[in-house]
Amino acid sequence: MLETVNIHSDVAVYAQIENHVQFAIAAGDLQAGDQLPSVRELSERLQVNPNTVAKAYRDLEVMGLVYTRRGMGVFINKNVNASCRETVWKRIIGRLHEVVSEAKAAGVPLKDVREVVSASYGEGGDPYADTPLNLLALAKK
Amino acid sequence: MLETVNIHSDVAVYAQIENHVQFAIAAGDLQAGDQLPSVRELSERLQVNPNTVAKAYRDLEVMGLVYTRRGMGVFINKNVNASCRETVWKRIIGRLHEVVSEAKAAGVPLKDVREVVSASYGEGGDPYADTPLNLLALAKK
Amino acid sequence: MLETVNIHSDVAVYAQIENHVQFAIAAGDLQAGDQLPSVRELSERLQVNPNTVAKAYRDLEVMGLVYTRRGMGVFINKNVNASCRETVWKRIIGRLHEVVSEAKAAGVPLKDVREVVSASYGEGGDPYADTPLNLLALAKK
Amino acid sequence: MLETVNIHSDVAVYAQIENHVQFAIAAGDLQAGDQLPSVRELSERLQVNPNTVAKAYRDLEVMGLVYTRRGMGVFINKNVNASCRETVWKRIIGRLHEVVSEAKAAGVPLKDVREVVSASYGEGGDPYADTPLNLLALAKK
DNA sequence: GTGGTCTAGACCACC
DNA sequence: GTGGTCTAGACCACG
Repeated sequence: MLETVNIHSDVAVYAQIENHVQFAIAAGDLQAGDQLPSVRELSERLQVNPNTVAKAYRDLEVMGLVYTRRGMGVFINKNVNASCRETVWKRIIGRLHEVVSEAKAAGVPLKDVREVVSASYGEGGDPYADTPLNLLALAKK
Repeated sequence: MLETVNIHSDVAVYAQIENHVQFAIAAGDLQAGDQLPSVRELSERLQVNPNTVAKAYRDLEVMGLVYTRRGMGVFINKNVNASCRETVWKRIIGRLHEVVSEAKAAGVPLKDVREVVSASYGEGGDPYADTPLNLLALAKK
Repeated sequence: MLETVNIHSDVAVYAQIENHVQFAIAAGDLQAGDQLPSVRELSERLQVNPNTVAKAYRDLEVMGLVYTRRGMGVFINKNVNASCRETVWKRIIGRLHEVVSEAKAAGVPLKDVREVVSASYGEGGDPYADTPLNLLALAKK
Repeated sequence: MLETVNIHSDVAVYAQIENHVQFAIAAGDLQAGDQLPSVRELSERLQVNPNTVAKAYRDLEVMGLVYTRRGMGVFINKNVNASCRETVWKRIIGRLHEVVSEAKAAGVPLKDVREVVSASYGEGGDPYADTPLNLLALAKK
């Protein structure tokens, strides 16, 4: 249940926020009509500048995942669960294909690849373990 | 036989060059004593700034993979094949772990992951198909 | 017979209400002495904050289109039909000029512009079809 | 040949920049491979903050109209002329339809509408007269 | 209270 | 030189 953002990651903070929201929508943890935490609140919790959160929210709106009600807040759009899941999956599958192809080209034995897959996927515990913040917890609070 | 660099990629041009050299060394396609194309030549072929190629070569030298003979050119070091392969493998394994963990977090069934792995690894064809430039071809020319 | 406000629109909710009242007055659908729905009632019907409706009514009063009788409600003023129509027309003409100029700048052929005008003006049907709420219906109820 | 942005307009500065680029692409004045003025240069000319220009450029990249080459600048994408023109036209036609429908509903005579159209479209002079800045001039400089 | 916009200025990576 | 990111803080419109 991390509520922090990884400042030292190579992925931008605003991108981490966007990714987390996308994941949560794809997983069905954020549903149509749910309100995201306010820019100010989230920025305080994550210890980042409000503008950074606002940028993430704005991007999500451009992507069509959320909408803004002036003076009210930011909300999850309707009918985004399926499309969002598709988008997320496609991106992941694409990267998976890429890295596996590279592994083959580099001569990594298929056996080793399978082993890593099993080990990485088999790890128990929090499904959000690899994402740096748990926006869901904030939204549902 | 790509001889181009992907300028639309999100990975820096110099990094693409470095990666490709590392890859070729790990695969044994570039061996001790082999000469890399000159900065000028490669920069012209790839349509990139000479400084970019120079930076890549400099980085590779810092990594200990190549050495420079003033006035002669840049050459592959001895005994770098094994260490280079280890580096490349580690990086690939790391990314593999990352993407598989993400796949799990996003709810992609393990079955689908395995399927993609099989499909991607099983594909025949040019081992360089997924890398944007074929430095090997230039070096061996 | 829309009785809703478009919360996804880029025009403010209070402005949508004001516009609709102006429109209805200009069209003669709301006449001198007619009573507007109460703030509470309208806010409930439209599912918006009462402050929003109150602001719209206040603005309309400032414009001189309506007057408030304390404890009684809000009523349409006398002799506002003509001036209101002028206001509405001017606004429409202004926007029309704007969009046509843009069309020209963008290279839309005059022929196409005229065609759209004919098609749009020629369309029959509910004159309120393009306005998001039918305040008239509420007022006359 | 305005090279200024309208600070007091109701449309955001960054949006004015975006619109102008879209218009220029749609009109064929900015073509594939053309470089936009640098963020810093344009911000100086327009007397706005570099971040404002950067925001516009970033949005244009998200829209797929331009791409960024690190350290090099921002360039027009391929195959955007047609799609951009379609987008721009659709937006204009949509607004035209909207305003004409409103005009009809408000009782503006068709004759008057046609007259305004002729007057607005017939105006001679710079096709960019209604857009607040001439980015083209900067880009082609 | 909410988000939107803009400014000023910093630091970074890349070319 | 280029753009990308983030911070700090201001002002505004909206509800």
